[in-house]
Amino acid sequence: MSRVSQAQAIENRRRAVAAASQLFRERGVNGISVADLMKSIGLTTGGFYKQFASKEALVAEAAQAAFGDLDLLLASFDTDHGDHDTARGALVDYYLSTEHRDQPGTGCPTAGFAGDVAREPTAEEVRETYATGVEHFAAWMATDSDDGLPVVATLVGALLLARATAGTELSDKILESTHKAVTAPPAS
Amino acid sequence: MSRVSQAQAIENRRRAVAAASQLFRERGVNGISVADLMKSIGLTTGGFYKQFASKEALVAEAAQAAFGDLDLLLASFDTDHGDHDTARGALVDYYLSTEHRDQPGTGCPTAGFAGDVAREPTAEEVRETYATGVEHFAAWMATDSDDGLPVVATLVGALLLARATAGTELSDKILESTHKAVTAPPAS
DNA sequence: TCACTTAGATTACGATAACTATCTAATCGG
DNA sequence: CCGATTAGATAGTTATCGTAATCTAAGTGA
Repeated sequence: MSRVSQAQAIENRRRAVAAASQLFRERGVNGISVADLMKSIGLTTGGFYKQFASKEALVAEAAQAAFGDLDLLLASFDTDHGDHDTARGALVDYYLSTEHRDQPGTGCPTAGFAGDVAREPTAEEVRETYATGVEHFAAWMATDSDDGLPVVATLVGALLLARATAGTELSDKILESTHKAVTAPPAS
Repeated sequence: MSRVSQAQAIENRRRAVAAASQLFRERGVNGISVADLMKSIGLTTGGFYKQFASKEALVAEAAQAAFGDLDLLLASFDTDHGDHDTARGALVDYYLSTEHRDQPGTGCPTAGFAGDVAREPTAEEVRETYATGVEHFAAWMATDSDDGLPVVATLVGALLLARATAGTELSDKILESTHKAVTAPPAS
């Protein structure tokens, strides 16, 4: 095949970004090649460079898409639960679940992209997307003026440690003990 | 040059592991090639495969070395400070410092190797080394039967988030607010 | 309808990766 | 002190990467 309709081309582009958003979180940016990425949506590399300037440009778009999904998820928790406190508790339940640990592709991008963004050769645009995403997440999690970031750090840290130790009995312990600590009654 | 003394060969091997331990934490396992790694200690790839079966074998040794260094660091904090509580406070100060954030190569391997170990294609040996290292770290940090893992999760999460957002004002905020939260008087 | 445009396929290129084969020179054992 | 061993150098193999050039067939606008 060669040419498709404009609408189809736009749809293909969207699918490429969606697939990248998921695969980058699962395997890391260097864990999936442009060729394999395109193959996963039934296309080849030829079409890729008609839609994106480079792989780096796709990383930027995929990160934005992933953090956009996170914003939607947080909003849906507010919608599905009456008050914000209940929503926050439900999010912690999900965040520190074995399901979330085992599905990095559809999980939190703060954890999924951490491994790549923490390294040096990352585009400034991606770092800014990431930082903004962390701020949004922390603001949503906050119960007072400045406990949002520590709580997010705890959630992200526990999830990454649980993933790094997946397959050992320690992994479940990390999720459970951190869940207990985070949902414990606040100090003072 | 070609052959060196047995003692020199052993020393060269040690230097390769030490360099790997540092460079893997700085740039990730895939961020440094065998050739560049050996070049950093003044050797070439030829010598590498006389000492190690594969790059993967070096990763296992480098991870063990890095976690061994962590054990030594924790022990030295106990030695340098009178009681364990004071040592723990000093470690938190160091862990959440900008120096630690900016020097991943000599910093905590739990954070440095997290990005690589959390991915799928990691040798089982490395995962076990990592899990054991997390357990040691958590045991050292614990003040009661099961607050060790949550505290370690918070420290590691904050450090990784601070590194991922390095260069933004958010990065310092993450370290500061998490430090305040961790050193706050315990609940109940 | 027809010339023009273009999304995607195919193929190729240059760089870099892990790893291996061969060579060399110096250490080591006797 | 001499022959066997071997750490490391050099160069090559194979595979895979991101990216570019070319090709092709179908959509588009007049």
